Amino acid sequence: MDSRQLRYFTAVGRERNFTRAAEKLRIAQPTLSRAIQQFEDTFGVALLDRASRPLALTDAGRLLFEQAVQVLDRMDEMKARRVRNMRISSRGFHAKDASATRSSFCLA
Amino acid sequence: MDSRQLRYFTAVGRERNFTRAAEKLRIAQPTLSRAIQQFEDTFGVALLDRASRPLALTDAGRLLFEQAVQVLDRMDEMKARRVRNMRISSRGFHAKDASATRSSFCLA
DNA sequence: TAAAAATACTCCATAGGTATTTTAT
DNA sequence: ATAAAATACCTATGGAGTATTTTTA
Repeated sequence: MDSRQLRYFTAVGRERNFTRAAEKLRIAQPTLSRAIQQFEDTFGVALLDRASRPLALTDAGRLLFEQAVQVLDRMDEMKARRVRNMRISSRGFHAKDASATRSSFCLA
Repeated sequence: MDSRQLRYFTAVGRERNFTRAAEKLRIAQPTLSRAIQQFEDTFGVALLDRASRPLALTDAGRLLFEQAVQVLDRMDEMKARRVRNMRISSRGFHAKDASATRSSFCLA
C-alpha cells in the first residue's frame, strides 16, 4: 500500500477515464493502466469495470475510493502545515510555546 | 511524500535508534539512514537530533511523528477492512445492502 | 574504545516511457 | 470508425545491500 497508488487510483476514480487521469497525473496512459492493474492484484479484486465506457467503479472500488480520498486528504493536511511558534537554534527547532500540541510544523 | 517514508520515520521515532529500527523494519541500517536523510531533505528540516545518543526528535520531528502515526493508522484501518455484505458476480461486486456506507471492502 | 550513524560503492527491481494492438461504442 | 485501454518491450531512477569509515558517549 503506497500513497502513489492511492493518488493514481483516485485520479482514475474521479476522471473515469485512464487517458485523462494520466494527463492530469502527468504520466503516460500505459503506466497508469499497469499501476492500477497491480493495485487491483494486491487486493485480488477488480476496482474498475472496464467493460463499460465511461469507466465505472465496482462496489469494492467505490468503497476503496472513499477511504483513499480520506487518507490522501490527511496526508495533504500534514504537508500543508507550516512551522509556527518555532525558531531555529544550533540544536534544531524549539517551540516558543511548549504547549504546542496542535501547532503546525514545517513541510516545505 | 510516500507511506514507506512515514513507516521508516515512525520506526526511528519509536526506537530512537537507527540500528534497532532497521532490524524491526527488516532493512539494512544504511538504507534506513539514507531514507531518513532524504525524507528530511524534502522538508528542508532536521527531524532528528543526531548529536545526542540516544537519538532525539527535534520539535519539528515530534510534530511530524504525531501526524505520521495518525496517517499510518488510517491506512492500516483501510487495509484491515474486509468485504462484507458483498457477493461476486460476473460483472464485479454488488452490495447486498445498498446503504452500506460504513461497510467494509476486500483488501487481501 | 565500543556502539551507532554516516559514506561509498554496487546492484537490481520496478516505475516510467514509446510503439502498437485490441476493444468497445 | 474512433477514442480509449491493454500489451509488449525498453530505459533508468532510486531503493536496497555490503563494506567501511566517521562519530559520540
